[in-house]
Amino acid sequence: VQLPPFGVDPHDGTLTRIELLRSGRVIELFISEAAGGASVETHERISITGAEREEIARKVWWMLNLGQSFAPFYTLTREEPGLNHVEEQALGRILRSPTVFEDTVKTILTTNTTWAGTIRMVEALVSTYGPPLPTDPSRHAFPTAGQLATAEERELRELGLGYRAPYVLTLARDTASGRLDLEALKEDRLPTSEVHHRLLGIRGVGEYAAANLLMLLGRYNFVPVDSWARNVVSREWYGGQPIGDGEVKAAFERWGPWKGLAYWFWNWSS
DNA sequence: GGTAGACCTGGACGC
DNA sequence: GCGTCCAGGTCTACC
Repeated sequence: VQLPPFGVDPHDGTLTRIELLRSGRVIELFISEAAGGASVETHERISITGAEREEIARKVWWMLNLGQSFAPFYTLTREEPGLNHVEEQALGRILRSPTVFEDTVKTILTTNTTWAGTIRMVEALVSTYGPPLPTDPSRHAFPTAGQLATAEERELRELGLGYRAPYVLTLARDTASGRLDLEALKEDRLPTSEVHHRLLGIRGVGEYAAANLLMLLGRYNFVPVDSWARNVVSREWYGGQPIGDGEVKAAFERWGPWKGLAYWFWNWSS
């Protein structure tokens, strides 16, 4: 939620998002919990067509991962002190963007930098290339692959992306041209090994980024091991000694297809 | 298959 | 205020 065009309404904590619809219209969505699902409202006094309503519902459904059941995971967590808060708090869903393209760009911008740096880079991309919200042109939707594809590498470097600029640009141009179909990775029928392989084929996406994207795609067979993971696992089980990726993976191996979630929601004692 | 070094930026730190 | 060092994943060249 800290990465635009997501946001949090300061008044009531509602999740917000500025979204470009297929009709070309840019609107702000206010998404909140409702009985049996989620409620979505728009701020503007605008009429929403039937097609737009369907598009918004489909996108929010994906963003909140409303189609996935976590019951099997909850059953496993009941006997685990590190995770027995998960079922009670109904944890499991991880906010994702409407497109795999947007999440891939954002994931590349989390690598080899601080979280503050990631926020800075995403804000710069969105405000420079994203289509503006008519009621407040200072705010923008996330740029489409086609919009980003028109950028020059030099421009992206100047926005602070550094050496990641060619990665993002190649991703945008390959997606815009149809050479790369990231949205096909949403398809449940694809084996996880195939999705993993395709993600690793993207320049700028390594083991950490691929595991992170697999989590967002609802596949939890991999733990996204980064420096933070090594740090907390080391403090939890290795007395603070330096450890490698293997130790982090081994710590969650027994969680099988849920290991990514077990890691993500673990109640770290430190 | 494994490893070292380069990539880029911002923040911490010493002077 | 300036210079130096370091953290952070991925890629490439090399062994």
